[in-house]
Amino acid sequence: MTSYLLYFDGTVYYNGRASSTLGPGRFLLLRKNDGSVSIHGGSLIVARNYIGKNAKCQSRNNYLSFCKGGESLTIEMANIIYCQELNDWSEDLVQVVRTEQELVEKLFDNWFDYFDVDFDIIYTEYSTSLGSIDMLGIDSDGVHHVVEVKRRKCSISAVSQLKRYVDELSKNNRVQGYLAAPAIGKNVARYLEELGFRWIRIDF
Amino acid sequence: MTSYLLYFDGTVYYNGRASSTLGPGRFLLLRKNDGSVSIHGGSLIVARNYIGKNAKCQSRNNYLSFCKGGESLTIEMANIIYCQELNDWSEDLVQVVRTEQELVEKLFDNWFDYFDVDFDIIYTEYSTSLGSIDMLGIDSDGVHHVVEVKRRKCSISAVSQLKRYVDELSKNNRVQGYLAAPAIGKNVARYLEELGFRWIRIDF
DNA sequence: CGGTACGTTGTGGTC
DNA sequence: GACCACAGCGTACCG
Repeated sequence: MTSYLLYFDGTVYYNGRASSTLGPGRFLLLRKNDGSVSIHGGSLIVARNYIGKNAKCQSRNNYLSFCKGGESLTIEMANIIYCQELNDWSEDLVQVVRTEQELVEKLFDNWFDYFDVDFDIIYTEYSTSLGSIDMLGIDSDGVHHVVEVKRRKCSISAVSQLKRYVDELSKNNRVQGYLAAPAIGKNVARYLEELGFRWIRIDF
Repeated sequence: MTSYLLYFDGTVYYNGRASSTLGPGRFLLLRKNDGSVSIHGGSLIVARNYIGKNAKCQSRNNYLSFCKGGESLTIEMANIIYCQELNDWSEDLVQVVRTEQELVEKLFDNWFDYFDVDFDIIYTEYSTSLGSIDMLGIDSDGVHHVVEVKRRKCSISAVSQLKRYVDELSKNNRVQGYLAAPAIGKNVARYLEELGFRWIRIDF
């Protein structure tokens, strides 16, 4: 698919999951190899408007329109400042280090540094109907140690996520919950303690 | 601040909250009015790399570098395909309709259509230390009706969010929880029922 | 500032 | 295809 960018004056309308208008103003449209379209304004990192890959393009009079399923993105074009084809645009993905997954692996490989119990067995990404548990260790007494890992300071919703898993496993087991993260705020720490869970400091 | 776009061959390094490399390949850099920088690849809507507003720029040899606080984004430039200034780029924000807030208002204005109880008082965005409750109605018996609203099909984490509020208010009150959303999946519905909560179908 | 939640979340993985 | 969770989430808003 042909990729291009378009710098234009116009108004942008989106209809689909929600409905929105943007402008009139001067914006940048990106049409990518995968058929996705995004409209960027002069501030913010995220696109003002967008439509996912394989969007079909239609043009009529001064309207440029992209459609996909029940979604449509229409630009009422007042003036094209600048248009440029983008050839050989790479689709490489970013290689990131310091992800949550790394913290899980660190915890899995060095669990004896972080826990005061001996595990008979340890699972990672243990799947349940309520979501997958980052790490689950079972000790010789059968106590289930449920660990939710976060790559940055943990939030209150992380505690609720942990509680969801703990409550579920508590139906059939004795359970201890842990939140493993590099940092924790006071409010979250208080809530965590109130629920009988423990915070594990873990870092990259 | 001067805004521009740069289509280039090169490698991108990020360091800060995480660490990443991208490429070598051909990418598009956007430098916006607000001093933010984003690197786009030939697919996907979101930027491959980015750095927030007011990033400082430095250039040396064939390296272009943007810094902000403890974050840095560095491009090892092999070849500039082309470069273009972007003047008068609008910073208008999108005006969206069909937001969660609208659903909350709809529920607030027409609560008698959705609930079988009479409320003495109704709050929206009722603030607690564990987060703000979308809607809270108190009936003549003092029962607190806690409503979490979602603009699309509700997820299991929405149930946990609701449970967090319900548990908190249950310390001092009789409480009934509701999840108001346009749709709900089977698994989530089962979990919701198990917790004694109710689903309210609400739509735009 | 930190804390919390929304988002047309996007995107990937798993079942 | 539905479901679930992460993300350098970004961004807004309220304290």
